[in-house]
Amino acid sequence: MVGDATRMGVDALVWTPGRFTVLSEGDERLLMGAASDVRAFERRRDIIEEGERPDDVHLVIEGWAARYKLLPNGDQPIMAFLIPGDICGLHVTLLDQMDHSIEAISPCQVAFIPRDVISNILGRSERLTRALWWSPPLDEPILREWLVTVGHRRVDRRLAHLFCEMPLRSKAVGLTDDDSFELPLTQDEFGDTTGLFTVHTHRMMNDLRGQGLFTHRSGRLIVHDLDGLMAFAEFDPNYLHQASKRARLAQVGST
Amino acid sequence: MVGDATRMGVDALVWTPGRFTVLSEGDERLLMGAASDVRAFERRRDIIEEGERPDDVHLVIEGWAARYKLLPNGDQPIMAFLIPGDICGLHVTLLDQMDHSIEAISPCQVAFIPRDVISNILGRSERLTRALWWSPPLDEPILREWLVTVGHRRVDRRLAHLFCEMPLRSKAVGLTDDDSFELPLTQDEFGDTTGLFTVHTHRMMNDLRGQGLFTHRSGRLIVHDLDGLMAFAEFDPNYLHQASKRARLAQVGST
DNA sequence: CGCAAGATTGAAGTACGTCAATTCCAGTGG
DNA sequence: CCACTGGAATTGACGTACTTCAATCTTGCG
Repeated sequence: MVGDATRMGVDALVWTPGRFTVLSEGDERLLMGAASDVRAFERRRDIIEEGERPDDVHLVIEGWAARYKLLPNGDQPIMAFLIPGDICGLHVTLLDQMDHSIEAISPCQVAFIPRDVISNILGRSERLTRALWWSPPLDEPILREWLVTVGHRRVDRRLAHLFCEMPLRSKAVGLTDDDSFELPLTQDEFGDTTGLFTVHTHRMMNDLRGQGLFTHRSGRLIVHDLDGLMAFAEFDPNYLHQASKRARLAQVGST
Repeated sequence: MVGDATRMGVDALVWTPGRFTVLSEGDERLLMGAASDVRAFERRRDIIEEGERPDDVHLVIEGWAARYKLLPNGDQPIMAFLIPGDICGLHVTLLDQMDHSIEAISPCQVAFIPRDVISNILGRSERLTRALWWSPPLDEPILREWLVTVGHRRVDRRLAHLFCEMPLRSKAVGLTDDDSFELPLTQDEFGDTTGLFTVHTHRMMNDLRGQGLFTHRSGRLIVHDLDGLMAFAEFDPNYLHQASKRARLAQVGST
């Protein structure tokens, strides 16, 4: 079983709902089978709309998606990013209907997994079951940190904070090895995320760029000095709970 | 079984983790037994501190508590309110350790339920099990709405929004029948909640008061015109998912 | 009565919003 | 290869919302 850890490649990780869980071959086959209905979404297309009662659970395979709401004034605040390996909709049954929408931020591949297939998995693989149950609780701490960031941190810190969180999450899921990673956001979308207006976002980006901590160009962010950036953003990676994920990975690996 | 619905009183609701779940006598005895270790907390006392790995699940019986973080600059942003019937800590096992603290906002009674007692309940009562699993997923939509409010709504709306959410939640849990309810927050705490500084919070409160939609005095809020307030706040109660809670209540009652 | 915590008011500074115009750039078609 | 196009980035000037500092005034409570 421990062998799985060395065997698995980026793909296995990326396809893993729980992130950081190592799958046995059987589990992987089970999951691949479940995720057979993969659909493509262009940038700006809604994947799920507010008010829907989706029959499927959604697993992001490729690209970025965002949870957002449409406000009366036309504003579209972004409340979360979903990157490959992130799952959503597990709890929609409980909640009856979506209270927000999810759209593709970059061209996306999303697996639609019927709810009964999920139930089926839950019965068959303890490992996958755990992975599936871990996923939603891990979103909550991130949401809380965003709330703190948006409400209580200076604007330049908000951006810097995002530039710390996303590479860590990308790394955790095997999307990047070095300090460069996909960040397919327009300045508008930065604004929707941080609660700022485009123009001011841009100015803050300028100021930040001046410090030489990172470079942002054509949809990629290169972090030159992660420690410096984390210090500036007052970023404490604790809320991502990646350490405990790794611990659980080890646990699962040895079972 | 349907009879339960008429039998149960305010207390049963208040003691109910899932809120809006009706308990059979057996279940209620089970829960009351589990919640035998009830501790009192004075205003401003920490109930759980960041970094802890609590062995117990916490159920608020009386008073208000708040999730908060301590920022390097001394700021203490509030990320959520826990009112009677709210439960927390169910997922801490998954997450290893607390990434934030919880403190008493008003004098609190909190039940400490050992984790193994919870497991025990999970095995014995399907109804309580459901109630326990519903609770955490219901916090997430609220968190998202707060994120939107703090990041993207005008300041007066932020306050108004809170003044819509809290009475609805209080009502749902049987804490009030009319439009008056406990709101034990200082202006400082309003600030910590909405991302504002005390002084400006106060000025906005003044402006709002001028519209005659509510009165706030000695820890109680009286809403004179809920519809007007909701319109002003652009408040859509959908995210509280109270309708689906009621639906589930009916479902449980008839099983 | 007297203290301390909180509420209130004022005046002045700064960060961010707002409007508007210009430049850049990837993609498209000739 | 260039010209055209629309979306995004950039820059400037100006207005407003929120902060900041500081002082006074209530209110609850021992």
